[in-house]
Amino acid sequence: MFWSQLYVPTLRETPAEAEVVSHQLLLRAGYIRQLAAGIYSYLPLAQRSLLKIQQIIREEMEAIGGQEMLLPALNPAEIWKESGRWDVMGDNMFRLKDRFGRELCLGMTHEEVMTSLARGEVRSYKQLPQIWYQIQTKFRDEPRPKSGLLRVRQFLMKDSYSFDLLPAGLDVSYEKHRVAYNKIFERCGLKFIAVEAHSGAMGGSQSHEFMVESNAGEDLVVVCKSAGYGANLEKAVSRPVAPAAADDETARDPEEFSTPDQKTIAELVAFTGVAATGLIKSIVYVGDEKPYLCLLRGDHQLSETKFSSATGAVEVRPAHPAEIQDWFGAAPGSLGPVGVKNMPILADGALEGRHNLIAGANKDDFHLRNVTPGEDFTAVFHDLRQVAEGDTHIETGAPLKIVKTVEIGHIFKLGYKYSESMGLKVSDQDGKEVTVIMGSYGIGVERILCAAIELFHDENGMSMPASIAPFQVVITPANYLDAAVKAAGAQLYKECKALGLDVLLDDRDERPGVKFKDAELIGIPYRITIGKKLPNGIVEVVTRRGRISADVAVSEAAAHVAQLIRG
RNA sequence: CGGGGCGUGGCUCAGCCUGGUAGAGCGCCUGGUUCGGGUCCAGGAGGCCGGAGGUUCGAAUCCUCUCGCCCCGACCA
Repeated sequence: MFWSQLYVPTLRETPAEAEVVSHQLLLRAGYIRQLAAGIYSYLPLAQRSLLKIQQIIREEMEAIGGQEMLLPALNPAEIWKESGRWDVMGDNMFRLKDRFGRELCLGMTHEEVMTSLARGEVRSYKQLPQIWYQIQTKFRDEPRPKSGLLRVRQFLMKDSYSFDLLPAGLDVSYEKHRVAYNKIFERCGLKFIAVEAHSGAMGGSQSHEFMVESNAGEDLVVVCKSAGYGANLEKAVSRPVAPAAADDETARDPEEFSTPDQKTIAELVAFTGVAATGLIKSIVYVGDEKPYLCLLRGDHQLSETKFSSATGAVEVRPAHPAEIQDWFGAAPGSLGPVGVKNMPILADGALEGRHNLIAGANKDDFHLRNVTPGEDFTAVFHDLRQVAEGDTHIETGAPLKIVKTVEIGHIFKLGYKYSESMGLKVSDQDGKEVTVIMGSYGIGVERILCAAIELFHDENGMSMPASIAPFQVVITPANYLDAAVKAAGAQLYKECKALGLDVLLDDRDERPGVKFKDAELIGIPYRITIGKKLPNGIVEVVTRRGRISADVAVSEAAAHVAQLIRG
């Protein structure tokens, strides 16, 4: 490809609307343009890069026996009603009606269509297992699209679905995907981690997310290198930091004391002089319309996900102040477990075995000291708290780190959720009907591009991994009007092509500075500069990442680059 | 949906408070110049100031409504 014939509208200045680096650079480097909030056009550079990503995905999916299909993006309401997700998806689903008033939607994921397809086709256990996948546009009406291509309303997803007769088969399909995903992201040149994840509204038992560490990310992940542990914050478990002071373990009875206007933990700490670890935080949560009193150590936060798991409740919300007044006869800020009989009391494990703590008295402006779990109230202990900075690994005690990440892939063991609700069954060996067990596995294609940019950029622009860069190498003749330089450029271009390199020749009549800046902005990993050393038969091969330059004989330059790429 | 910010040539922005001939830099076009890190010189094109209504002799500027975009939060397979 010749640069003069390629549409690459680079910008000298960063567009004002872009905040995160990948968004700024995608716009500046002429990869994308915005059409509306969360809706983008992909220009030639982005498209080339995305096609390379998709090709890597295809190869690795084929390697585990995945079969590519293409399902409709336009879905009838019926199948979504069957699975129950027509209602569950709420406003996140784009909905429309056809001319006869029939309800349709744009697919935001394809469990329903895949299951519907499979139940019409698969009859026998002999046809299992199957892994079906597609790379297709998904539509989600995000409440707040943001960060360029990171959170959008229309995007490409590789989604695959496995169908197995038995749970052990699902384990195999799941493991195949886990391995394939590792290969895909490695081949895309990313630094990533696989972490345990919460299955959320997808249902199912086991789930891993593939995450790239980045400040532009929205997910918090807990990692411990030495223990080899990684989990989404929603799911992560830890050993809490020790209480600031040892408990007084003598047997004492709760004793009320006045705490005028002291409502928050911080205020109580200042007022009593007792560290937050010596306080009990009481939070009232409603799960499926039933109230629960949740107790945490003063310095801990409740995890809604864990509350949901502990209670089995699907719909979860904090209690309204009026409800709390009604149930406790006191306002939030003075609540506590002592004497509570009208709702279950759940306590976080960090309170187990503690003595003589401070808790609310269920009387405005009063608290109790000397409250001891198990003696002054009974609670069921669960892991309810969110992992906090400073916590350590639950087994090894090694330090945990909380990092911000971008989710690029997610694999789920779905179990029977969709096959059950939609009736996907096969005959087993004995001629008996058996419900098929499913898995579902997703990759955000554009997010790989974004993550690569977030990971690899500098003040001059992107520094794309060679495997997914729009071009592998750019030839930059410093002065294209110089006949010898121009001829060398043409020759090198031919040689690169012959070696199978994806090469771009910058044939524009621009100043060298402009060409260097542009090449670095769009992130081409290798550059061959033809300039003043040409009379000596020398050109420069420059590695974008680190701007490492090597003088190479013209005749060897193409091979040298091929070596760098393959090496 | 709550809070905040912003809409003025392709891009970045000034002008608005205090109403009176729409500006700059970059980019683009033409000619010349230069050629290893966004050359320099000269000339030129391009904007109903997001939209509608109102106040006024007169509105980019003041008022009302509306649309769009961005950020924080809520939400989130």
